[in-house]
This record gives sequence, structure tokens and C-alpha cells, in this order.
Amino acid sequence: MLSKRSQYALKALGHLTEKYDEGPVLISEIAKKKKIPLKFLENILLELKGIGVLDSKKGKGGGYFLKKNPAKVRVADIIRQVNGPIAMLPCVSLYFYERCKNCDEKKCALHDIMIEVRDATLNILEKRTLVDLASMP
Amino acid sequence: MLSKRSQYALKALGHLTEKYDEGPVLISEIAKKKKIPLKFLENILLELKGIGVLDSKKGKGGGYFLKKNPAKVRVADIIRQVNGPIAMLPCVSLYFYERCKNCDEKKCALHDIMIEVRDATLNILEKRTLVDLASMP
DNA sequence: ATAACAGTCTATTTGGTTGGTAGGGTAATC
DNA sequence: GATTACCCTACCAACCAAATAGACTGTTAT
Repeated sequence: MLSKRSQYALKALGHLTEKYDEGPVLISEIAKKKKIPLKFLENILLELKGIGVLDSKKGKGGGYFLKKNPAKVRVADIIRQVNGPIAMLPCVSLYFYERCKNCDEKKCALHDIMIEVRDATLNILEKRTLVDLASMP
Repeated sequence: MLSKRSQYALKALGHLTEKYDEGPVLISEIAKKKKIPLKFLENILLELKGIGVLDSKKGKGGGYFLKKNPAKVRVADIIRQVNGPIAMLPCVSLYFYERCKNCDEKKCALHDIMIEVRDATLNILEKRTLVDLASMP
């Protein structure tokens, strides 16, 4: 399951995508619109800025805005950075790989199934971008 | 990610599937073969027995064994019972559904993506059974 | 310059989950 | 009746999630 933090991150990014050409958006506006606790959201946006998808501006007329073209930011990458591995096991993760201590990957049937699941998931999440997160009217 | 507990459960079930027609298998044998801490495994097997997939026999010549035909036990169901929801969000889970407090499902773009992911995942995990968990020779 | 504004940083709290460990009790076989 | 092996209870350290608080730093407009 995605953490609350990740859900909030994705929803916030959806909102910022909708407002992409309207300049900086206030944290408080996002918090209100998406029903996210303000201080928690503050922290999340900071992380997203650190990652490089968002940028911010202080002072009057300030706020947060997308740093990159939303059509070029994949949902999969956001999830990986905020939530962690997408795969169900460390030994089948592409970005967070860890060798299995209690089995031989070559012979492990579980391994194979989980690779299938991973690929099916990535096939969806790596095709979707922030544009797909902007909500319907 | 699957918890260690779930991984161990699946591996243990794989082993028991291999030994399906050889009578009860000792906890200690499974623990050794699959490199699972004995006492932890004990606890996990107990849960699997409670769920109804395993049964056990005490005394000499005792041990654990599958209660059902391994070809009829789906991997998806084991994961659900031991690990919890398979879906990435509560609002798209079939067995652990919870309404979303901060958005309207009808308009939520995230919702749609996560339903797709869920279906792709279930399409694999509901077709796989314990037989697929038995490791290769 | 300075007030109002808006994001930044540090830290703490609360509560729960994970991955174990320890030790004894109980029941079924031989 | 001794052994074998399941069953149960309790505990623990480490970690993480979700949220909250409060002070700080930098911007902008007047």
C-alpha cells in the first residue's frame, strides 16, 4: 500500500499540474483543495522540491510550482522516490535491489512470479505521467 | 513490499507443496531448508493453519501438511490473509475497501490508475497457485 | 526600512508494526 | 512414560508513519 504521504504527494502534484500555467500555488490552497493537513503537506512539498520536480518562490505571490513539464514526469518515479520500491520483494526490485538471503534466485519460483507482477505494474506506472493525475472537471 | 512474514509463509508453502504426498513435514525441516528462524516460522505456520490452508499432526511422525489441494490455493489469497491488501490504495481494494476521505472517487484520476494496477496484479496472482511456488529441481 | 507574506527547518510526539527471542505447556505417538 | 513436536504467552528493540509546533529565513510591495 502507498503511504498517506505518497497519496498526498500525488494528489498535490495533480493539483499543481492543473495550475501549471498559472504561476505559484499556495501550500494552503493545495491543502484546502485536497484536504491534506497543512503542516504535513508543507513537509511533503519540501521533499518534492528536493527531488527536483517542484520549485518554490517565497514572499507575496509565492508558492509552489512544477519545475518540469508534467508530461515528462512519470508517476512511477514519484512513487519510487516518496514511497520506496514498487516491486513486492527486494530481490526483484530494479531500483532498490537486494539479494535474497534465504534462497537462490535461479531456483526460486516466488521470484519469477514477483518479476511478472513487477513488470505488469511498471508497464502501467511508467507510462502514466503527472498529466494523468490532473482530476476531471 | 511484502513483509518478511509473508515471504516466509509463501516459501514454507512452496516447500510443503513439494512434499505434498510425503506426509507431515517438521517445522525444523522447513526452517532449515528455507532458512527461516524457527520460532518465527512456528508462529507463521500456526497462522496458516488458522486460515485453513494447513493442518498439523503432533507427536512422533508429526509435522505440518497442506490441508487443501495446492493447485486450488491461490497465491493472491495467501498474500491477502498474511500481508493485507494487494491494491496500492484502500479506495481501490476489493477485499479491504475503504472510502477515500479526501477526494471524490468519481473524479479522482489517481483512483483510475490504481484500479488498472490492481487488475494487472490480480490477473497474475489469482492465476498462480501453490503449485507455482514449488521450486525447481 | 519595514510589515506582511510565504516557504524552510528542527524537533518532538504518538502510536503502531516488524522481526524477532524466550520459555514453558500440552497433546499425541511409540 | 518418554519422547517428539505442536501450541501459547509474553516480551523486546528497532523502526516508521502521521502529524504537530514553533521558530527562522528570505521576498515583495509600500
